Amino acid sequence: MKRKITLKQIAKELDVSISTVSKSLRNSLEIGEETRLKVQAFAKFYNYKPNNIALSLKNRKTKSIGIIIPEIVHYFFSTVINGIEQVANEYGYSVVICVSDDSFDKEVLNMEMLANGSIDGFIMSLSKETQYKGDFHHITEVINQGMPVVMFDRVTNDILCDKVIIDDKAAAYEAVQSLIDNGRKKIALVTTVDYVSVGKLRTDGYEKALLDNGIAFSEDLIIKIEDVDTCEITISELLHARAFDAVFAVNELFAVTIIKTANKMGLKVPEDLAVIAFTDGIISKYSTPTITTVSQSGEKMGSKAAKMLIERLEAEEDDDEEHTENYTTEVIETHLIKRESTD
Amino acid sequence: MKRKITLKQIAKELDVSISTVSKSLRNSLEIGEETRLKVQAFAKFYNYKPNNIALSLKNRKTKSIGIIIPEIVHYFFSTVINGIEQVANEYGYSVVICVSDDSFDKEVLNMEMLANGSIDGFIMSLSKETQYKGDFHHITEVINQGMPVVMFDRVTNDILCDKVIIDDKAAAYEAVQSLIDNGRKKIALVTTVDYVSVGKLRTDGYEKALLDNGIAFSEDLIIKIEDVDTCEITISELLHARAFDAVFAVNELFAVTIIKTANKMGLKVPEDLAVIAFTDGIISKYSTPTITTVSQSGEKMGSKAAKMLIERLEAEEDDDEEHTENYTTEVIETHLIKRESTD
DNA sequence: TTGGTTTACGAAAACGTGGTAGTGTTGAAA
DNA sequence: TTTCAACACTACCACGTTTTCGTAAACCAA
Repeated sequence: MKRKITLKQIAKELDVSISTVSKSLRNSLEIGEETRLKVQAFAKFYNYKPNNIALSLKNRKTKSIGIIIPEIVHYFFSTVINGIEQVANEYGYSVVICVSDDSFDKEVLNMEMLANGSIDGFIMSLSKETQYKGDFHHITEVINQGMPVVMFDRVTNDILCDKVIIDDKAAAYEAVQSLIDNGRKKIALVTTVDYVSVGKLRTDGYEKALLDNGIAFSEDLIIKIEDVDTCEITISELLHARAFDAVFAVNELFAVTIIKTANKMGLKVPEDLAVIAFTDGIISKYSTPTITTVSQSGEKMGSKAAKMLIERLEAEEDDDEEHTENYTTEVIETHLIKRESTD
Repeated sequence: MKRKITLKQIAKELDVSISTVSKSLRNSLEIGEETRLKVQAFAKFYNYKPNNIALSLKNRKTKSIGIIIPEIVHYFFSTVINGIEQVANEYGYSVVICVSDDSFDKEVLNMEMLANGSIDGFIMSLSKETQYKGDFHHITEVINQGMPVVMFDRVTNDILCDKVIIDDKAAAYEAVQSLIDNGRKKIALVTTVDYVSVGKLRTDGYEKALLDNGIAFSEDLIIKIEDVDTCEITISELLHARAFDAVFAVNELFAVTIIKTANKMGLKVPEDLAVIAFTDGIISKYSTPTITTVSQSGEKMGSKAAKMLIERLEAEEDDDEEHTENYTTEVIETHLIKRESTD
């Protein structure tokens, strides 16, 4: 077992100075051809590669970006990571991933762990608990330290930084409008608890679509679900009452649960009940019937976020501390993917 | 914007030496109480945290582990990451993730990128291409450099290292046996191309179960799929011929595709066709009918792999280069999760 | 020979930390 | 008064790089 070779070892072996080795390897003209080639040959033979850590320390940049997300076993988030990873790789960055598990404390801890030099910048989506508490001091802190942060999807207005989002409100509006266009009148909304920013926005879009079409908006048709596993009862009750003929669900898990419940009761989708879900994931594609969804383009969000972050990082390099705080919020386009759950 | 404060800056500010500051913060008895408290107060006020990079360089360990996987938008792999992440976090490690995209070159590149000091050890699952080529020099290399590697799921016998796998053959055997127990006679196997190690093993288990039960084994009933999108035709042809009354699919994507094809042809699952899939993912849980699967316990694999790696890392610390190469292969238990696609 | 320019390399600092060894002062015991 | 220990702190080294600056030797022109 041979440990990785260092400049120092090469220098000692060839009986030259460390600087000579370093310069030879970087093809500096300062070094005579003979020495240069000798060093290069030796380095190649021993497969010399500069130590990343030492480089990071010297250059004050790690060439890696930190990702903080609420969950990883989650189609949307994993597509986002995929998008980030691809761009990062392209630019020679690695990604280090931390999962907050939707816990505020973990989010804070993870950020602190990474903020002490491990990474050059963050890409993150807020945990539920963080959104609920409204406490963003940990994010402010890293930003104040001069570390760029890009937020995506679950963002907050309380923090000034680059953001990548979809127009949740407009997308919800479009989805609900399409249900109305198909003659649906009683459209239910199945959503999460309020403090999740995107849930709120989607509710707004839903409401606006109804009102714009002269349909009464009723709180009774809004079903707020905290735990997927226990929601079946609520849903089946409402279905029994035939309270609605269409559903807009803020995620595909809710949607598929609704469809299954409806099927059990002998209701047909889409004839008796049309369903549209947010988040175009794998469930929608393979459920029976397949589910009409609003594509959320996680990959595009990820790659966009990564590009914004890296751009800022490389810009910093030139301007060197010049602070042009022109934060932008990128809105990724969504579109409706029509499948079998609507007519 | 205040950059992170360093020992040096504190020292300068308080007009003491760097070592005094360092020792004060580590509560060394060498330093008088007055100075110690003054330094600590100052450090706390400026929220001093030691720089990870400097520590890594000094201690020659980064407290982070590298994960190389073929895909990330993939239920099984993301559950594995989840398992790894949890354990890693518990022990104060971060995880940096690279996706090989099932490409040999990317796998090599990613490993090289991380191997130069960025991480303390690897947890990886081989890319298809790597398994196809049978070229593992990049892995041998990092192991030779003294960097521990733990492989999971898609492993190879050509590399000596710790491994975490499931008993693919036994699991496949159990699944097929359960189909036979339910009176199925013509059981098809839908699998991937041969060079993927797990695909091969599952085929072996399938074959053995048939033979043990005195059922003829026929190549005609083995369907090798390279691309999911184009497999529907093959499947429907075989279904038309009523060539089989049960299917064992090596992943849930194949399974759900088969079910959908069967449904289109008016065949009922499980009455006309029983289906079991490997990999208990999200599709199986939400498809209609829900699919009986072999649970692969990705999370357990991940946490086990992480534990093995970290244990080895911490052991190295003590023995310091003492090489007790007692590699182990951990076999994670699987079990059959019965759902609607079988009777 | 002198002065000046190349050529070819080395020494040292810096990045931030932590540990070992040392240094100077004080007070008390011998 | 000398000696020794305790105290409180500083110097220095190492981790692996890159880079700036310095300098010796060689060469050339005057």
